[in-house]
Amino acid sequence: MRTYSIRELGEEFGVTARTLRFYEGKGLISPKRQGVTRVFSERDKVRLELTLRGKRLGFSLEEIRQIIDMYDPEQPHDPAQIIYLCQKIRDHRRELLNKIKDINDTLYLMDEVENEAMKALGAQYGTRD
Amino acid sequence: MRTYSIRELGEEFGVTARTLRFYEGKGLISPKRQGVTRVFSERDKVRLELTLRGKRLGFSLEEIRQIIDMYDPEQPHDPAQIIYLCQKIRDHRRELLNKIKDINDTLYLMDEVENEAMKALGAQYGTRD
DNA sequence: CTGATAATTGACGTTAACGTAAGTTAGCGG
DNA sequence: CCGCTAACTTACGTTAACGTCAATTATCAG
Repeated sequence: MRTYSIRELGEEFGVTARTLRFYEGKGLISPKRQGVTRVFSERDKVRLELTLRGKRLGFSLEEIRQIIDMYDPEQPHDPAQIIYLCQKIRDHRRELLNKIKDINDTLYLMDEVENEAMKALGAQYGTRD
Repeated sequence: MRTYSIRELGEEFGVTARTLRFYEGKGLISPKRQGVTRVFSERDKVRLELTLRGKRLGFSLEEIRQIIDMYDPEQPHDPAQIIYLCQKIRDHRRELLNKIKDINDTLYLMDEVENEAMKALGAQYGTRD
C-alpha cells in the first residue's frame, strides 16, 4: 500500500504538519513510525478526509473522533456495540437532516434578499421619466 | 411592538444573559436601553435566530455578523452595495451547496455502515446450525 | 422603607484548535 | 565528513466564544 510523509499528506489537504501531529494526539489519525518519522497510511488519509469534512460541518474534533471511530471498519464489533452504533447513526442522521433544513431556510432567505435587491436596482433605473 | 428582557430572550433560545451581552459587544444584536437595562426588539430576536442558525452551520460570529448585516433590510443600500451584496450571496450560496454535498456524502456513508452493521448482526444469528 | 429579585459592569478564567519558535536528530548529495 | 533539508519534541502563545465571580444598582412586593 502507498504511504505518505507528513508534508505530502498536509499539502494534499491544505493543512500543516502541526495540525497532523495535533490530530494524532487527539486520536483522529494513527500514523506508524519509521524510526522517529511518521508514516501515514491510506487509512490515515481517509480518516483525515472525514475529519476535515466534519470540521466544515461545524463538529468539534472530539465529536468527529467518536463518530469516525465507530464507523471505522477496523474497530472491534461485538453485537452490543453494533446496536449502539445503529442508534448513534440515527441520531447523526437526524442532526444532519436538521442542518440541511437550516441550510434550506438560509437559501430561501437569500433568494428573498436577492429579489429585494433586484427590485431596488430596478427602481433606480425606473426613476428616470 | 413587543419587547423582551434579557432573560426572556435567553430562555426562549436557550442561551445565557452573558451570551446575549457578548453578542451585543460583537454587534450581532443592538438592544435599546431603558435606563441601564437592555430592551430587545423583534429585530434583535430575528438577528439572534439567524446568529444561532449560523453557529449550527459552523460559521464564526464574525462571519455571521457580516452576513446578517448585509441581509438586514434596515441597512443603507446604495447601488454599489447592492451589487456587492448580490455577489456575496452567490458566494454564500455556493458554500452552502458545498455543505449540502458534505452532508449527503456523510449520509451515504452512514447508510453503508448501517448496512454492514446489519449484515454483521445477521451473520451472528446465522452461526447457529 | 426594606429585603428579595433581576439586571449591570468589570475582570479574570477556561476550552478548543492550532501557531510559532527553539533546540535536536536523521538522512542524503557532494 | 559537511552542510542542507525535513522531521522531531517541548513548550509557550493566541484567538474565539463564552463561563464565572464580585461588587454595584434598579425594581418591586409587602
